Amino acid sequence: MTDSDTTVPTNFIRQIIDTDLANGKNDGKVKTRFPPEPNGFLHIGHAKAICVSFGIADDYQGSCNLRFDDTNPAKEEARYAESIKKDVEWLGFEWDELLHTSDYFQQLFDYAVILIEQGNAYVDSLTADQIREHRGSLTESGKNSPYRDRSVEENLDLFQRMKSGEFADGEYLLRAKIDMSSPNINMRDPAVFRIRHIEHHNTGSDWCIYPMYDYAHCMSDMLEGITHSLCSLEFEDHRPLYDWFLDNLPVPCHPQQIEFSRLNLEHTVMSKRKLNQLVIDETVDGWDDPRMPTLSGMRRRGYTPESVRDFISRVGVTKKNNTVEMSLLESCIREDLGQRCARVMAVIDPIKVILTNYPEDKVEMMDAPFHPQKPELGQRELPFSREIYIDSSDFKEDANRKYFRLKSGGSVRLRYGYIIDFQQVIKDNEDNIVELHCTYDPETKSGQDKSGRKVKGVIHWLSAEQAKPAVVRMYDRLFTEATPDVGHGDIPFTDFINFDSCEIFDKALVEPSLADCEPGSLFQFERQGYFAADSVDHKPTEKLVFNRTVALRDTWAKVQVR
RNA sequence: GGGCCUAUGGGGUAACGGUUAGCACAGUGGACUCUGAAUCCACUGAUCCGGGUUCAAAUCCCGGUAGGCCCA
Repeated sequence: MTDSDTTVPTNFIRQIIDTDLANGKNDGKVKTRFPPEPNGFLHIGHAKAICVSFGIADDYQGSCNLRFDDTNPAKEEARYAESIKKDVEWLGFEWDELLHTSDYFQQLFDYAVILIEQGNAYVDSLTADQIREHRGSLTESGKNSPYRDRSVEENLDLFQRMKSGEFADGEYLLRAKIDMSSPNINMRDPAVFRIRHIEHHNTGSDWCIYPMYDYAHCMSDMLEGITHSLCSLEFEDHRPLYDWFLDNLPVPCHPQQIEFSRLNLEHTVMSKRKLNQLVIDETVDGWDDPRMPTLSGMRRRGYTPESVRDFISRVGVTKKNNTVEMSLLESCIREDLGQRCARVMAVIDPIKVILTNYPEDKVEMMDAPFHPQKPELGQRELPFSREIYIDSSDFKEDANRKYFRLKSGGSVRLRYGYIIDFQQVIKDNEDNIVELHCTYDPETKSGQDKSGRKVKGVIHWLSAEQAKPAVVRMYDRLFTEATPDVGHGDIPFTDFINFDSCEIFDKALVEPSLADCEPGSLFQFERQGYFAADSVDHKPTEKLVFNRTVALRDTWAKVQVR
């Protein structure tokens, strides 16, 4: 038995940590953090960040903090923070400490004073526009601010007065004194503290100056004793600045920032802004719409935390830009649900079938296990009677030899029931099928078939009398293009919205055993797919509403396409 | 026009100078099947290009090319 059989796949970050551990760095400790801004809902891309930071902490017997990056006061902060906590817990992770960047405002101020005393920071009086002009461009170096050489005393005095509220927003700015000619624009005297007369949800009106991200982030990591600060690729350019603050200040530790690539998924978008647009435009029905790649949406759709973690693990961690196929995600959820879900019968788009030789008032109970490979999941009895429903897709009048469901002149087995033989199709004046007449073969009862008959097709069905009405929502990809927001020039991603991504069947029927299932319960509807009782609209015994999580693999559909 | 990063089958990844370049997904063919599912078996398919270093390069070096990120 080798390691690779049992453990999570390795990746370059784990290898760095292994090396650090081997060298005795950080006293052999591993501490990470997940620092979301509480201004939106978490999506599957965040799940990668969470699984990487929390997962590594778990695997190395370390810990991971949840830190809300609240340097930009946001509205509805509390609502977002709650949903973030819920999602992290849902994924199955526990944070060590729950923190806020705003917890450190005083320390960040004090360290900034040190920066000034060292001559490493100055108060600038340039306007925002002037600062932009002085910054230069990607190819031209910037120009020093005329205020760059103020004395330490003057800087200290101005900074104190910034803090005490003497100045208006934008009038002054504390900047690090680094290098206006650096090829890395982040190093051209970046802002450290700016004036903003604004109420903060956590610190109220205590502060009218707020630290900038680059400064606050590395310092927060340091203050928490983070050893490995894992973030996404676009922060590579910020790492020299991250290191500069920590190298220049008298700090007890220096966390190592390591960047890895974000997750992109085909047929969806992953930016908060774009997802928000779908919500605002009412393309979807809120952040937890089952089509959304948000964790709340996926949860409602029927995804399990295990399947999401498995998916993230299979996707891997590298520095390469990537777009993962939807089929990998679907494979993960099928695998998990295939193991755990009860199999039940549901007819999505019913056609009535009369079994003309079956007694009118008779009802038989057919034994049906909930899982063919797992007897421990138990079984239930399915009522069988003269009038049943089958799915419209399971009958075809003129079908070729390869179609082995019910067809004119053909036979088919009713799952856990009898073999039935087609007699005639009844239509209305407009040629619509009203019902089918068939006969059943009493010798072919499931489990006690003495007929020796072999039929290729097996279809699902429900006894008309006992079937329960239900609403079934069939979901599909949100975008027709694999990468709606990449590689289409000026065409907006919204041009690729799949307007058929939700098909509602409100005349569906389900077997009686589902009548009182709880919201969130997961099932396999035999031959169709995995379905979740909706967490919002489903009301046991009153209104049954199911969301399709994912269809079963369907090789027949592939054959048909050819 | 500057800096930083990346490049392995269709896509996602493994490999730490020596493997017939591994894995799961997808694809193809078959076995089995009272779910056209699951399961099982088999197959197709990859080191961006060009130079070097070395007995030996996916791996190290140089140069291209392509893609990504960066003037809140």
